[in-house]
Amino acid sequence: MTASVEASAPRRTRIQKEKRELILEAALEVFSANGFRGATIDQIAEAAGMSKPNLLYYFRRKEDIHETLMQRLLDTWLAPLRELDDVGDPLTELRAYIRRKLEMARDFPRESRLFANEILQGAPRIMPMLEGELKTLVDDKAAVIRGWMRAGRIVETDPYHLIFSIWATTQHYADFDVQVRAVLGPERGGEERFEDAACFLEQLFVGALAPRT
Amino acid sequence: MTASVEASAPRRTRIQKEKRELILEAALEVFSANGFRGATIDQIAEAAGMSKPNLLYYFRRKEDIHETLMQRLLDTWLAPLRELDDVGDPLTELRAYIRRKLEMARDFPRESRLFANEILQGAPRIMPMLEGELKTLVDDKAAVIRGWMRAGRIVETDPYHLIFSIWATTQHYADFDVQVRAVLGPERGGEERFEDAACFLEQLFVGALAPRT
DNA sequence: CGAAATTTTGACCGGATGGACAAACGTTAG
DNA sequence: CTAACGTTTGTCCATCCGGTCAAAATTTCG
Repeated sequence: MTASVEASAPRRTRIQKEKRELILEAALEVFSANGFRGATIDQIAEAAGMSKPNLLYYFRRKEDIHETLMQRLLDTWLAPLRELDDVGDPLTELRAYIRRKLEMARDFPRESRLFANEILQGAPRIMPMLEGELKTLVDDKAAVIRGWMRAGRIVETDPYHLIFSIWATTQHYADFDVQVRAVLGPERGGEERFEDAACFLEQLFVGALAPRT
Repeated sequence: MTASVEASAPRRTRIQKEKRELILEAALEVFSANGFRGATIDQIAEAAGMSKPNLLYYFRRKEDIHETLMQRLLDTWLAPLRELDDVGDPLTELRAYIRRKLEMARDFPRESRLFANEILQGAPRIMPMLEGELKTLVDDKAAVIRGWMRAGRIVETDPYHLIFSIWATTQHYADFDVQVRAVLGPERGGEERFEDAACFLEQLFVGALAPRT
């Protein structure tokens, strides 16, 4: 009997694992480019090289695909912030965080856009996570940053808005990629734009946060 | 005879002007919250308090509404950058620009989200404008900023990425509003978040750009 | 007022889309 | 080999949605 492939105990065959990965990869492409409502199951199925009913055998509803994609995304998405280390040198830590986030914007732009789409629509599917896991993590790291400030190791400012500004500036290069490339033009808009961005952002944040002597 | 209400020579009656405004206002609400494909004509019609066929009497196609909205948006959207003045004091000018952009994020979040949605989807409808009008404007203002840098009035850095970072950080408070509020929580996530943001961003950019003595 | 023009509405259409289903096909292991 | 299980497909359905149309209601203006 063909029981649900998405049962609580995921006892999956080899084919199921492979095909589900294939579908998720295709869905990432389609969802990130068109948003949830803008994407159709047919599009995803075609991108995954299978028929619609076949796809629906692995994920019973369109929303299930999106949900699975989101869950996976969030883990990797917050990893860089998790790595922000209390004991390291503040400026080195923040520089590394910015670099990692920028690398993610460069290497996983689809994931960034998927996330941006979700938030733009009011985060209907991940609100609990934002108010729970995310808030907890940010509270935690904001406390770390505040500790650095209190110790005079970086300039005093609002740690929450500092984190927001790092998110905004780095993700901008994924989410607003077409605009960035259009403005930079063909000469400066190649892959080197990420190098330039890294250089600029380091200057911006280090310049503002390094303690004035 | 009911000729097109959107003819090249817009000879519009009182009712047409009123109703078109009503529709555009409703469409801004719906498009910005759901994206172009996610929005339905029925939703817009209901938000505008009229029937779907009635709405379609004023705008023949869904895309016409979106296009009109976009055209209007772009003018006001770029106004703050246009005001960046060559002859003023660099830090004062940049501070004013940041403040204006942040006020727009606060006062016109729907417009910001409409724009973000469009760019996220690859800017299919406004690409020419990005490569034309926008690029020209940014090139122009980047030259102004570079002039300030050459003159040693602000720290030398990449003017394009500086502009990007101002866009990113300010628009973040409109586009990622739900996330910002979720992370800040009920206490600090009220309307004062824009004050806090303004304060932080001023510190960030002035801190990084003010010439080191 | 009354005719002409404008505005509004209900009914309708065709295509897209999410999803159901059973039958056909393939795989695996006893 | 073959029965049980897993996979794939064609077909079908209901709904949604963008858009049309003609007739009814309303406004405008001579």
